[in-house]
Amino acid sequence: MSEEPPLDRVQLGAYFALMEVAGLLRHAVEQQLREAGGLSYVQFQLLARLGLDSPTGSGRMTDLADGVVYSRSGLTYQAGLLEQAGLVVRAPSPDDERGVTVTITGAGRAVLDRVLPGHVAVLRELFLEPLSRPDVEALAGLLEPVRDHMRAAPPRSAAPRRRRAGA
Amino acid sequence: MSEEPPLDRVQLGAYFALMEVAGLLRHAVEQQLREAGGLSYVQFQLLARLGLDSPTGSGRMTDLADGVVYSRSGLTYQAGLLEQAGLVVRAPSPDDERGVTVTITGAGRAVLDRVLPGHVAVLRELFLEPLSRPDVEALAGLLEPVRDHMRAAPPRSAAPRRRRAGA
DNA sequence: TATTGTTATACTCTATAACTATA
DNA sequence: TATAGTTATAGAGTATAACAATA
Repeated sequence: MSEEPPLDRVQLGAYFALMEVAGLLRHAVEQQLREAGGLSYVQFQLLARLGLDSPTGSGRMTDLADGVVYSRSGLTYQAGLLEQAGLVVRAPSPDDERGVTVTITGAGRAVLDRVLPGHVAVLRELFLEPLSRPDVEALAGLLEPVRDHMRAAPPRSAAPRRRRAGA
Repeated sequence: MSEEPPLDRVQLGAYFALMEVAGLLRHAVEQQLREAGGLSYVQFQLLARLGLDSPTGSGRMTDLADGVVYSRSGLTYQAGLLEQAGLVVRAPSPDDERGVTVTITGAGRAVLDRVLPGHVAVLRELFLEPLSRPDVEALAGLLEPVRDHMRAAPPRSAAPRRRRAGA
């Protein structure tokens, strides 16, 4: 933990390119989402998880948090906005009364459908356009293991092992 | 511009993995920078550009903005914070009196040096660890063209062509 | 006692528009 | 007239800690 040799040009290149690509992409996507549906990126992700990934359209708060938000209160805040807008409903979880189950509404699905085509268009124009099919496959193949590694990694300040939503 | 077929699993996988990896990495890195040197990520990037990339330790505001910040006022804000902390000095550009040249100070270099080893350590642990050498090369080779494409892309709302810092 | 989620609060960052000064 | 940068201001998002309720 004492010496730390600097990174070489290629490593730095990968790092900076990653961060800048993701930053620019997120910026563009946020703008599209806001214009098309008044959604923040986090709100979109929550709606997408409920409406696209979940067969029931529901999910528990804690499970929704993964990778979307870094604090419990942040999730409560965003879910609250979605609920105010009528895009989502919250109810106590049937099995565990402590939990809250979030469910996408019809209006939520409508907004999701309205926003999705433009979202995809931005991704194609900005992100996918310069990549060949094998490029995209390679990229996914490289980044997915990194994501899994990061998810598994303990939050490097020797804090309690539970990461999920909140320290 | 009317129909927009959905993305397939691989394309979505690349997109979501990219965003989540960059998000988690940025979160971890911001925490380290704040603890080690009281720097925001943007501040770190500005210092790094001045102290590491520029041979003179100086740069013009507009040139510093690229990819770091999305509005001119945001740059002024962050540069102001750096100046308040004594890590940077601002002065009118000699050649163009409208411009402002930002220069890193000794204190700025000291903070940069202090922060860098921990920064690199986070990158190794979280990002580079699961990647082989050829993986890193491939990743850089894939993402750099995307970054260049994005930089060149006009901000898709048919706004005036100048992008740089600010609309 | 541990976990789930909310609330209150404070703070950081970002963005828009109006403005100044130089080219 | 166009560009470089600043300022004011307002708003969105985030995190921390204290809290309530259930397991």
